[in-house]
Amino acid sequence: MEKALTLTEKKRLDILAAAQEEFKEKGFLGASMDSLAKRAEVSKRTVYNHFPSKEILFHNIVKQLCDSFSQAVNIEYHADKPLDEQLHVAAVNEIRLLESDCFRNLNRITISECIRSPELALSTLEHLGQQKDGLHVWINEAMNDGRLKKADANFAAQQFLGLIKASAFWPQLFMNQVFPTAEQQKTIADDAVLMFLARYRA
Amino acid sequence: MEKALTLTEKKRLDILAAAQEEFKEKGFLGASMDSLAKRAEVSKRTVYNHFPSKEILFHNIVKQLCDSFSQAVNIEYHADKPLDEQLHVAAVNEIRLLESDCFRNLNRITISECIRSPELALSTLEHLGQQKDGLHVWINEAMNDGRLKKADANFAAQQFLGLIKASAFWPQLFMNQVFPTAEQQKTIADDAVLMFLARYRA
DNA sequence: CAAATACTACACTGTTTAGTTTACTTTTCA
DNA sequence: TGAAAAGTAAACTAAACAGTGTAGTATTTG
Repeated sequence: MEKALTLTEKKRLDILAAAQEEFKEKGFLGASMDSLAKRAEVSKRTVYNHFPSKEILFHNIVKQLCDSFSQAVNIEYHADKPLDEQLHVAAVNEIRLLESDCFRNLNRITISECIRSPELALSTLEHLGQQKDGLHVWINEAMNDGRLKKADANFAAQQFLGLIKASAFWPQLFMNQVFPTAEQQKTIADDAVLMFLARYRA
Repeated sequence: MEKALTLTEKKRLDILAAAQEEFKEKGFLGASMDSLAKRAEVSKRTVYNHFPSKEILFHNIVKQLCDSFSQAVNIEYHADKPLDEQLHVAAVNEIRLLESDCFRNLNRITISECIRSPELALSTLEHLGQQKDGLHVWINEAMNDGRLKKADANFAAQQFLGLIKASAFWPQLFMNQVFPTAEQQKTIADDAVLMFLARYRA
């Protein structure tokens, strides 16, 4: 019973997949419902039977991509493990997230719209924000545990992620640079940890 | 003889100013030549007499904004001055640049287009790149001078800027957060210097 | 099997838009 | 001052596009 997909369900998925491609390539304004329907090999009318408007379809795509982040980048604080080891795991997880197709697609689709639509920016962040900010909690606990210098945990988390994204996110998104190799990723992670602990280790 | 602007020159400037606003608010696709002409208080035909197409007008705007960065963020290495002092100047200059209207406008206008137009990304970077990367030179000299640990100077510069932009650029661009106050700016600069030197000071 | 549901092609509306044409007025400058 | 250059309003073309209506075909399901 693996392919118990009714035709309607299959069409719906085809439309969502095609729409994701279309929006990714052309942005919201540039995307065309006709082109999108052809891409999905579906009648344009069917698209509108599933999604009443372009905007609603767009929001469904964003929602779908947000939802695909079940694997949170949460990190649990362990008082008995070395800080660098734990931080390194966080860095590697973050890099893996930045590299993942779904995350890159989400950003390619939403980020340019976010500049001109604060509501989209907010709702996306909110939808994502539930699980996103595990790191500042970890930092906070390590500070309270006396193993990191007391400071603003949110700011520190922002710095840590900034170190990583400066090499493994922004240049790829805007200058379509290639993603760092495994070796480069290791350098980025190692160095972020090194720098962070050089500054914050108690 | 201060207002020796011929009418044609004045119209041209009006058009450029209006176009900058229009593109900034609506992006390339969203901008309308009719709306833009009204904004400039100029006949649509006049717009086309000055700029043969929307695309050419757009590129003129980008060029104009790029050219307005005569004040490079260059930093000269001084062997006899403290590193933290010199770096702090660099950080403050960078933050001032990130805060400046022309830089923010440039980014608001170009960045979302860069995602879908590698050529624009490249040409803009190139146009800007001449003066942009003074920092890695400074770092390199300080490393050769034995005052910083030997490492990849470009990577280190990227880290330093990443620390700053994580707080004073990306959140403002995409989540339209307010720009840090003078006090916050000082924290950001101080902390970037602190963290950088904690990691790289020889 | 039959009724309901969904899909399809295609024509259509109404709007927006980049860019042009025209006939006329204003500014420039030799 | 008068011809050339530049500006103007307004109507226009041609294309694209979001979204709808229709009539007929395929699929689902009780």
